[in-house]
Amino acid sequence: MNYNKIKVHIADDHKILIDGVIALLNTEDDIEVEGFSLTGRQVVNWSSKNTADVLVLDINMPEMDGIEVLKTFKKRNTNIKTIILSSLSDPKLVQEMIALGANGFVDKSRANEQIIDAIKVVHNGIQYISEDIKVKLLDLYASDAKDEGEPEFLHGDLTEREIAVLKLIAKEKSSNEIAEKLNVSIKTVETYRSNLYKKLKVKNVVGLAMYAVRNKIV
Amino acid sequence: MNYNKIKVHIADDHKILIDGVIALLNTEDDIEVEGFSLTGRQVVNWSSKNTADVLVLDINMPEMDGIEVLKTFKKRNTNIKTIILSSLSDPKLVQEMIALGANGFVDKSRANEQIIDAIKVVHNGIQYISEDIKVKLLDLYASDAKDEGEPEFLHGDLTEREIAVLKLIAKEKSSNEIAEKLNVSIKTVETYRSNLYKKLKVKNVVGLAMYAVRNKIV
DNA sequence: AAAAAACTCAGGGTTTTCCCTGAGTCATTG
DNA sequence: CAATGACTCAGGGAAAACCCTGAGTTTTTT
Repeated sequence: MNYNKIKVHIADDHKILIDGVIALLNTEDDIEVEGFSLTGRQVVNWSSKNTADVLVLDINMPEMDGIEVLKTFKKRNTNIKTIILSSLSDPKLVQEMIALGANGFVDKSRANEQIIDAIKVVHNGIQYISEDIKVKLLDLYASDAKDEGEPEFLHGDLTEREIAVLKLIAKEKSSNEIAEKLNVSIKTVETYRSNLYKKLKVKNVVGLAMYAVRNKIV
Repeated sequence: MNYNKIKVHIADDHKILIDGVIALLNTEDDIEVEGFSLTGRQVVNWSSKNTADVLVLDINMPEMDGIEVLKTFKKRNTNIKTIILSSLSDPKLVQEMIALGANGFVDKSRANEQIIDAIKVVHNGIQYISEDIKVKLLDLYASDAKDEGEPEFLHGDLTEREIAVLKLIAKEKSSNEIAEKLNVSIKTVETYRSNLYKKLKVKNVVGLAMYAVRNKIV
């Protein structure tokens, strides 16, 4: 009997975790691990020459994170299904990743039970979202309902310059130092600061710093 | 031939990663995986009834983190060797964990190559520190050498009040708001701020915020 | 070509942070 | 009982952050 196995590619910066996933997937007859990547850049390189049915993707990776990978895929209009495998973090990130075309979300601590299901489900064109993450999403929608109407902000809506400033802020630089480093006036830097406050809805630098760490902008 | 295998216990909140480690260790004849834990609390409970030669311990775990586990072990004077398996973070944390009796450090992304070596080495009573982490530690010592003589600061040296202030700072509160909440004068709060700057050797609030997240003070 | 978004800068004001010095109370510890 | 450390507060000044309004240039999108 010759039927098609689901070809899966895995991306995570921890090889040992990939090994775990591979071991798990190998127990499944109709799934075949095509290969793996250890950085976001590797995934992108891989995908320009190869393909698979499903990509299991970590978000926190050095060099280039999962978000960037998704963005590239979207640009290229790749038709590979993507499952995000992560420690659940900011639900807004999940929202954003859905917008970027992610097809599934599995919490790392539940990977054992859910990843195989998730792969099969998204391969059939259906969205798979881990319960734990769904709950968080619902919380988010609930709180959004309160300040209804306001256009929702997503991570990716930060401009290049804003991100540059944010990174330097997270390095404990003052507006003055940032202005020097970016070769712009201090007033310009202050403009970016205000923009960041509004966009991220935080009250002061601390909010920016927290956002930066939590979203691995640093 | 009957010789003793090294008994290893593994603790990490991601079962899938544990699976990877187990698969790896099973390839090694003189190592035996005794069992695993998914939370810090589980480790502590386990250790009150059982034992092993080496404990492979993650630092970021829900409920109770690796640091807490080490503290408990130190109190109980347990003689199990401990290897910290982590994504490398604050080198000061490494320092602290050494002080708490950790015997080894392996970077998660290098676990495949290093974990078996590390287990054997620490089992022989020798400290094992992953190169990547060593480099970071050296950087730290180098920068310490500059302001030589100054007694080194460790996490735990923050006073109750300082931690209270730090927590509120991390919640984007101003000195004024903090003063109200703690029922002290704003000048008192400012004193704590300065103390925190000196103790944590950071330049501004951002440094405090970063310290707070990274050390799970928030 | 028109519109939108990003990038740039300025004036000018309020508030907060940051820094330094100094000092009193209270509890713990040698 | 003296010393140390934690907790409390103050004055006063320089620097930085924060807020708002307005506006010109370039790049991207429609």
